[in-house]
Amino acid sequence: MNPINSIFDGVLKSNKYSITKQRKLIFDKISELAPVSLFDLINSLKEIDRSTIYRTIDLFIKLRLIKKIDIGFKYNIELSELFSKHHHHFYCSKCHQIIDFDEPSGLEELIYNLANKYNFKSSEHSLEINGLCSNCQQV
Amino acid sequence: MNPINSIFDGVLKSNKYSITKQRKLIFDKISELAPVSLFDLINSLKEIDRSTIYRTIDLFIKLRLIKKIDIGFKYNIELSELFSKHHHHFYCSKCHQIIDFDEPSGLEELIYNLANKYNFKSSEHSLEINGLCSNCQQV
DNA sequence: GTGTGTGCAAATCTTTTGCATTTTC
DNA sequence: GAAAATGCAAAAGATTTGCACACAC
Repeated sequence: MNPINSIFDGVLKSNKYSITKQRKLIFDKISELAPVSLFDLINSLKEIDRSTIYRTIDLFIKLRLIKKIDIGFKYNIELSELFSKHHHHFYCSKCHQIIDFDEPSGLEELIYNLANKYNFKSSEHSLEINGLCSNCQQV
Repeated sequence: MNPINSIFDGVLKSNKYSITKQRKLIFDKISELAPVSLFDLINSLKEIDRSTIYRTIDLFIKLRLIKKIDIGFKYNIELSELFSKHHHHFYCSKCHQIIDFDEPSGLEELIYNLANKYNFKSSEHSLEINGLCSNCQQV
């Protein structure tokens, strides 16, 4: 068995979840297509019910087998840089508070160098940091 | 008139859009609550129809009066770091291609220093860069 | 065999659209 | 008064839930 599948089996088993045909198919399809949207995943697995896919994705995320990557379609809204300085956010995963912070020094340069390296023309960037705010750390 | 409202009026006027009661109310509410979700915005402006709010948000974004900030609820899916090295993404806004790149050197340190400064405990971060990939630049 | 997982159908929530009416300039 | 913007109602799309049956262990 290849190492990816053996990690997959191991994580499910050690957390007492069954290894089912559907879970394997979904995981394999994600491996194949990643990064993939839920829409594409559902459409490429017509033989599996949507609700099973949703439930399975939730499970895989809980088990940290997969992760979501933001592509900017679900969001909160704030005023643009016409009104306020460019900045980034901490997102507290406990109290859901969003804390602004200034563009850190060095980030622009870092992105500039990176984009150059990959021959990419950068127009915007976002840096989001998740974790615990100072209040929520003390419990 | 305060400077924020005068920028607001100016941007609408110079782009030949009317200044309506609804647009003002929506903009003021965003200023007040930002960062705010569409759900909260709709619920705090019951007197305005949902569809007007959706259309207005699209307009404000087009005019760059407001912006969306990703908070990680709409997404693509990829395998977690159990299977692959931590990395980030370029997102090409033209061909929608996603290009992976390695964790850039210096970013971890930058985040570490930042989090310290704000007394925040960071567990994850994401850096997404939007722009044009090398193919799409040549048109 | 037992309990977990899946499929199905329906419900709920989110976003979009067409069109008649109202408002802005 | 003409064009743009809004409200309403309905459609379309995305996600969740309850329950009966099927499958993994």
